[in-house]
Amino acid sequence: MPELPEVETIVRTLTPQVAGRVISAVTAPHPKVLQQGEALLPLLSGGRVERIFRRAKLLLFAVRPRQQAGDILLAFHLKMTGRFFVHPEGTEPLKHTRIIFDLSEDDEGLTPAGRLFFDDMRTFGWCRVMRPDELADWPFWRNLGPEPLELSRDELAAHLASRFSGRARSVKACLLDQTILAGIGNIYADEALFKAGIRPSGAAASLDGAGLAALAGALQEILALAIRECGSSIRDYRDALGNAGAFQNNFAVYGRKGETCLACGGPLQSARVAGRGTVYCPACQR
DNA sequence: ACGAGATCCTGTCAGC
DNA sequence: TGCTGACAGGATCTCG
Repeated sequence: MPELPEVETIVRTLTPQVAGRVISAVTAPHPKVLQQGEALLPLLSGGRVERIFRRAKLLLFAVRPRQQAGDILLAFHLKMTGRFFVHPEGTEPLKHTRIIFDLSEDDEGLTPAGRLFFDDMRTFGWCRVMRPDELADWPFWRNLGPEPLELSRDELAAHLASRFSGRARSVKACLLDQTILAGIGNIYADEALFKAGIRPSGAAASLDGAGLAALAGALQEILALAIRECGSSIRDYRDALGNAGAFQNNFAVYGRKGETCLACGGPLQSARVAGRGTVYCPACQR
C-alpha cells in the first residue's frame, strides 16, 4: 500500500532505469486503468522520459514528445497493489500487467531495449495522461495539501492548526485527507499518532499547541525514517528493483493488534476509525 | 457544508 | 478437504 515513503522509494529506484530513455510504444491491456488521456497515448511513442517525480502518493513521468512542444505528464496512483518493474525486451505481460511501456535501446547501445510494466493485482490503481495545463486544472492535484517534509516542524504544526480548527472530524480522518496533508495513509497515520501520544479517534480540533507540535514532529520523523528504510512491505509492496522495504520492522502499532505496547507494555487495542483498521495504545495515546 | 459509510477489486487467511 | 466470509485500503460517490 504505497504511501509517501514507498512512492518516493519507487521514484528513486525507477529513475536510473527509465529516466532519459525513449518510449517506442505504449499498450494498455486493461482499459480501465487509463482514467483519462487515451487520445494523448500516440504522442508518447518516440518521446523521452525526462523526469520521474512524486507528489503526494502520485508517481509522475514527464515525457517530452519527439515533435510536439511541451511535455506530457503521466500521473500514476498505485493505490494498494500497483508496481513498476523493467523487464527484458520481449517479455510477455504478466497476469496483472495493466500498462506496458516499450523502451528503446539507448543511443550508445549501453542500455538494451526493455519493457516497463505497470502491474496492479487489484486494479484500484490508475494512470492519467495530461498536458501541463490539464494537470494544473485537475481538482485532485489542485486541492492537494502541502508535502509534510517540505515544511519546517513549526510551519507544519501551524498548518495543521489552521486546517483542524472548527472540524468535528477525528484527527486520523484529517491525516488521511489528502487535501489537508499530502501522502499520509493508514500505516503512517497510526505510527505518527502513536509516536505523538494522540488518540486516533480524538477530535482534531481539540488538539492544543503541544499536541500539534508533537504530531508535526512525529509525522516528519516517521516519514523521514521510513524513506531511509525504503518504505514498508506488508504484503505486496516492492520497489522498482523488486526489493522489499524495511520499515515494517519499526512498526510500533500498525499490524500489532493484540500485542503489547512497546512503551508501556499494556495491550494494544484495535478499532475502526475513519473507516480504517486502527491500532493504538489506550494508555499512551490520550 | 460537513461527515459517515458504501463502493471498487482480488488474494489471503481464519473458521466451520 | 473445501467452502464461505471477513479483511486489506485510497479516493470517490451517495446519503443524512
